[in-house]
Amino acid sequence: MAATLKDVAKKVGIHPATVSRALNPNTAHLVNAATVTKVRKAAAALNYVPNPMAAGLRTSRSHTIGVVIPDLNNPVFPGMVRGIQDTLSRTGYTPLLVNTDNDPESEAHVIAALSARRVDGFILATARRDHPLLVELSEKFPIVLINRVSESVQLPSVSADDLHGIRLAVEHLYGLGHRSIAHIAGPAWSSSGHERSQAFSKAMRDHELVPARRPVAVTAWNIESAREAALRLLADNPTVTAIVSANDQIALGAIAAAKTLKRRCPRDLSVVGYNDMPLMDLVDPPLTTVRVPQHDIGAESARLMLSLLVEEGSTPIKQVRLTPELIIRSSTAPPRGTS
Amino acid sequence: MAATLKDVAKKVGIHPATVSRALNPNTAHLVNAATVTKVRKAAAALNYVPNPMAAGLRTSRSHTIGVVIPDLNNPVFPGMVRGIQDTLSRTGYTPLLVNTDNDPESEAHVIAALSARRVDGFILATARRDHPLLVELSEKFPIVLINRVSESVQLPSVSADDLHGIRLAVEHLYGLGHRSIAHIAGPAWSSSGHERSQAFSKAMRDHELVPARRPVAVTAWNIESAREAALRLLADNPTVTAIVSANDQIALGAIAAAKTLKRRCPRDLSVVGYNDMPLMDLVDPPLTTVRVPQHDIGAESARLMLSLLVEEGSTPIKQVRLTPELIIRSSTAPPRGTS
DNA sequence: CCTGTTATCGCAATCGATTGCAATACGTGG
DNA sequence: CCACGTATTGCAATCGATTGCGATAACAGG
Repeated sequence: MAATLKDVAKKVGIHPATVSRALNPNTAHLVNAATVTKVRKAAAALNYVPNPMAAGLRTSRSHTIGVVIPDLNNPVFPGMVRGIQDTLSRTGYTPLLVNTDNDPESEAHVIAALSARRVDGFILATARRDHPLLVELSEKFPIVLINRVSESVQLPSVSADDLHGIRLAVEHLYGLGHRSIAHIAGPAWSSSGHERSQAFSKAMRDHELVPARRPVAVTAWNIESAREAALRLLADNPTVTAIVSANDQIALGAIAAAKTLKRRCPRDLSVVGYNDMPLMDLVDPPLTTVRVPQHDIGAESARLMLSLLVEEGSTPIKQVRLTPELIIRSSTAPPRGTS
Repeated sequence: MAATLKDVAKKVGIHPATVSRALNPNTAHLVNAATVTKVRKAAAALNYVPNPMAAGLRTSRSHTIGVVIPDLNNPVFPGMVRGIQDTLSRTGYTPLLVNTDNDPESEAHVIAALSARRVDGFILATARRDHPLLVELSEKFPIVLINRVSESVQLPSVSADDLHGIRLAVEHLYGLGHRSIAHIAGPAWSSSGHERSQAFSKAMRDHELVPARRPVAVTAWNIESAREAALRLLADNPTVTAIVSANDQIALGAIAAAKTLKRRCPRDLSVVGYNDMPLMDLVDPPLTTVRVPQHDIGAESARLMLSLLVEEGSTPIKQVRLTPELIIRSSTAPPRGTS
């Protein structure tokens, strides 16, 4: 059905090998300029499209990249995925997208499936702190970590500068007059959650503030778990006037918790989110949050991956940090009793 | 590096062809049961993983499905995509996901790219009414339409029963006492928008109501465009007390418009959305909307595609309609002046 | 004991592109 | 006029799995 190299060769009257070389930018210099144009024309006329399976079989490179994310339904990820898709597709690579639902076992499954598909590399957005898979995987494949850095192995990564982002949140609250600021951290197994928690401690110390007596973390990255955590937090520390959340879902959960305790946000409790995922400007109240450049993170990770694929090992490991930005909306206000 | 059929064959002491047959469930009956088990064991020992490029080259089937959606950032789509992924992956197929940004030219591009990748079929979520590509594409590939049905060609499709869904919305408003109900339609080029608009007219007629004088449609599926449309609508028809929107974004835009006109929702204006995308329970006010089973739509479309792939043409064209459900929240209320 | 099945398995071609190597032609300097 | 370098192209092997066809053996019936 579809035209092959041989068809093009026959039409021009030359050997398929020459056609292959003529059509490949890397080898086109090996072939006479005149024949190159003839080949190009013939290929276009037959609308020849190279068969990636044949090429892949021979070269053992599939021009696909495995993209592993926890869950596409979590609104933070589509932005990053778009960033990846947009820049990968412009170079002939195709992302293969899978979800893990934050389940290590499921992650092992999908990674095995992607290896079976012979992906050329992995972009991983699954941020567990204890991640044994990572080491052995990194020996077999180029890897770029997204939204986190690795503790065990030194690996290329792209993420937001959480230290800076969390500091922005704390400074904002401090500036409003808050002194009793608490943090609701991500799950214990989460690497990004851990990092932001550390960042919070540091920012508080820098302002000579002390965090809430008992640190609180969610058990899963979802609103309901966050609501429970916030309830615990507010019960333990009734004087808390502001909360810095490890992500937007947690902030939403905190606001929900406040509501059930008849504390209104922001009048009685200020809440800051993290990520600025879609629709955060339309929730009630519009969420003050730290915007991380989701699309850029994705795009940059793809670019990093592409460079790994050509530079062939010799590259020094790059860890990119993109700077987030504070978006002030209506979930934060001066604490009660402030003029 | 990786083990091949030949390696397994050598280990068992038989010909690669036999190994191939033994490992393929469709041909395993051609080979002695005892050797099958020996082959299986050897394959496991060498942890042999078949090379999909080699297989694909020979069989010219890639076991990949092109999934074309307008924009992953639109929160309605991730749910459907998950549905597709979840059911495809369980059968060894891999979805290749691309975005069109609702641009026909970009759509042509991505479809060409997917054809180049030799996908086995397409699941299309791009719902233009005038869609010339569709016809020629449907001659070369199995196609499943998602979230729409085709007007020009008869094609397999999976979508919500919009007639029913819109009727639920109208009935709900009617039941609350509304009589002056308007519709804000999707873009003129959109097939799903058109269908819902028709459904609205029908539902109104069935209740012996007349729609707003001048029909209003957005120019794009986004909040800002919807806000403008709603502004126009409310200027033309100040007596309108309720709006049925073609999707949730439009509903959010309508609420925003009401806000700028100092009309509060739901006190002065009731608004109902469509789709029930994530976070619609947390916006201000929580949105009454028609929930379409996003995950199920995706899953069903994948199942349909798989059946097309095996049944090989003989199937009667199936058009699946899933029934939506009204989710009543706080953006709807009885009109002013009702006790 | 012979013939016709049936069950198993091997052979070899094939899918389409890539690439190391060889071959040819053409020029140039000596 | 010759040796040698360069530019261009052809040849053929190769990647790994699949599959039509033929070969062999075992087995049943007559």
